[in-house]
Amino acid sequence: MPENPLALEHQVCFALAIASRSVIALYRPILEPMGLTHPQYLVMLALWEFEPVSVKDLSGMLQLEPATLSPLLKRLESSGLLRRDRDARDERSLAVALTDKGRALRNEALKVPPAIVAGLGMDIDELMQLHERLTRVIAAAKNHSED
Amino acid sequence: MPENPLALEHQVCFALAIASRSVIALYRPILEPMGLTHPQYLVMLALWEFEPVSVKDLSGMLQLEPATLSPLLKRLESSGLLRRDRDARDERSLAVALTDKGRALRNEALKVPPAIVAGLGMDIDELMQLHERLTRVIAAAKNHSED
DNA sequence: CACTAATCGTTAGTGTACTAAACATTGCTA
DNA sequence: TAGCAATGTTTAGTACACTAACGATTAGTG
Repeated sequence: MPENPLALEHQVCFALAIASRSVIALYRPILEPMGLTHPQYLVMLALWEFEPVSVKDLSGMLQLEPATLSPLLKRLESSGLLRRDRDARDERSLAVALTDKGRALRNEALKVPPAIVAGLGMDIDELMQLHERLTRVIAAAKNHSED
Repeated sequence: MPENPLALEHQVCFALAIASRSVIALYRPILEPMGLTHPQYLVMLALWEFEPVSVKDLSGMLQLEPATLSPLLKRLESSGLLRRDRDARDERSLAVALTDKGRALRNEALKVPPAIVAGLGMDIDELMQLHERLTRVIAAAKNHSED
């Protein structure tokens, strides 16, 4: 163990924060021509896979507060990528669905993951191992945050 | 490889973003009684180790834009934890230094890392391996963002 | 020595991200 | 069936985080 437990270089939270920001920074120039920010891209990934979904379900999938999603979805709506309609059977709930333009954008998005992997220049193997370890931390953080 | 390259669950950037937010969320209730947010905590770590430092040096250490640090440092100053004085030899530069109150807070902070490790309930070994992999992604993202 | 270029920090503007509180709708129950 | 708790969404307020543009200081050059 290091002599200084508060050494910046040894903090996992510091490495996590910088890794997250650094990788998202790689996405920026690729997503920008598509008119998307990174959180908006994640929302679109969820919609391409599971559309239509409620705000509550999106909140669960993306681990984002509804209060964060609400303005984000409005921006995507005003970009013409999705529609926000009230669920007829439960007017409390909002059904978020893609427009044709939103569906069409998926073809552009197919180029994104290869571009990122090439930009990182890392082995797929190593990325998968990182993904596995991240999944484990996420689970650990979730389990113990309910005490 | 997965059949759907845009599957949300397989995106490393998604796991990174959630892991970062989840772990930071663990810090929140621990840092809140100390009057710190997580980014402010990282700044304090840097100061406890390297004080006094300029905004530019902090920006390099924490990989944050000066424009992000500027208001953050002002908040820490108004909390009475640090001082912001112009460097006498180069009036462009700002010397960020701790106050006695800021130095004293380090004793409180010593309790933070053990509390987090206990909260996560993970092996130190696994955390160190994660740290190593994160360091490698950070390096990869940095190297290839200069093209 | 004057003038230009580079450096450093701040401000302005957009977009997350959180907590807390407000609002509306639904469904249960007395 | 009238009222009330539960559910789902939005708003308000604070704090990052980024890009671009600005102002002040310093350094370099003809």
